Amino acid sequence: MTVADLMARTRLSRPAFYQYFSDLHDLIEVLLREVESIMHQTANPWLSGEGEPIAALRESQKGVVQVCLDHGPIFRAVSEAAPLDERLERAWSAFTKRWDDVVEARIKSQQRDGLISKSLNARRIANALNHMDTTLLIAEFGRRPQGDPKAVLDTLHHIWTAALYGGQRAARMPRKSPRKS
Amino acid sequence: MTVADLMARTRLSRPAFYQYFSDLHDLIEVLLREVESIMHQTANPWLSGEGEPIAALRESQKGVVQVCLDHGPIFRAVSEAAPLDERLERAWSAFTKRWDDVVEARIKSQQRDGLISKSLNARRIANALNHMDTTLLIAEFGRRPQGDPKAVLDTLHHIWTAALYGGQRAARMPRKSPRKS
DNA sequence: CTAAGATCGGACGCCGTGTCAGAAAATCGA
DNA sequence: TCGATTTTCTGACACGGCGTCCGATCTTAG
Repeated sequence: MTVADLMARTRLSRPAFYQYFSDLHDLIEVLLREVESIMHQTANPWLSGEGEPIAALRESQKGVVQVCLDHGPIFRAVSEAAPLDERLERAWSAFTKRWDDVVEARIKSQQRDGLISKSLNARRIANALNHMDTTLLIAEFGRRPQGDPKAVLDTLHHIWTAALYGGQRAARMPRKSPRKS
Repeated sequence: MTVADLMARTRLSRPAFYQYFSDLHDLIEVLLREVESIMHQTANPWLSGEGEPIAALRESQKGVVQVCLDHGPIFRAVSEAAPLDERLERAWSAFTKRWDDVVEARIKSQQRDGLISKSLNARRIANALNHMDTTLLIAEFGRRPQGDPKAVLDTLHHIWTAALYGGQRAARMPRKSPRKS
């Protein structure tokens, strides 16, 4: 992807691009900011800590999968371009760090409530699970044709519940089971 | 990283580089091939299916972590450069696919033996766990200073055992327990 | 209709790439 | 030892994308 390629699809010239963005990475950074807020919003059920934890987790994960269905290519662009640009690199790692933060906080909270084993290192587990989510979701939904959202959700949900809550509950067949609190 | 940068560190000129490699991506592809064989070798204990599964899994994961300690920067280079080059992209996805294949095979085998729940989708779980390993290991060991191998191993081991074997066994404190069958 | 401000596009210099033809170095036969 | 042949290296080149000018065009208001 070059600036020329991009602007050829518009009725504007290449230099016009630099009127609005300092370069391609700047554009991507703007797009990232736009989707981040949506992301945190849809993940709210589990992050807020209300209701039955596993059901809430599934709701949140469902939301995350949906956002990636809608904006997967943007995340792919960000993650692929990040290594090439210092500024974008920082923006991307700040994004994932904020995600680690909220997940870590939720885990620690549920550890205090006795819902999650205190022997877990909340930070590292959160980080590892988020790494998994990020790359799997980008791989599945980052380019067309996109993967099967239901199957991806089931897979991620199984691993998260197994890792956090012990795994007995969620290891069931790919059968629809959206519990309520 | 440019070809000029690279060759400046040698006593040869820039064009000499093209005598041995068609371009930078070609070089990276060669490096990838060199580490892949080591990787499969060190992961042999669990993949071969001999001995007690969880202990064998930990041995294999320990090996994988060690290889990444030694060659992490190479994996980082591959994964970051892959999106920029069609050929390298294929090499990298072929690498991860082979990894998915052997893990899937092992899971299915242990499902037949009743060690792992048959309700799991072996392929997708293997794929998700491998995605987690890849990015976490690259993030931790892909650049200096590198992360703490013991902590990373514990984290990955917990999630793998929880996801595959139900999580009751491995959710213990970060205490050393590499036992045999 | 005209002047002021905002926006656009052609053209330029820069840098990294990959590829020549020819120089230098290594190898070898006598 | 010495020239001939093969291998290895180098300086110089064309290409393409980037980011930035200045002059041209369009918009808006009086």
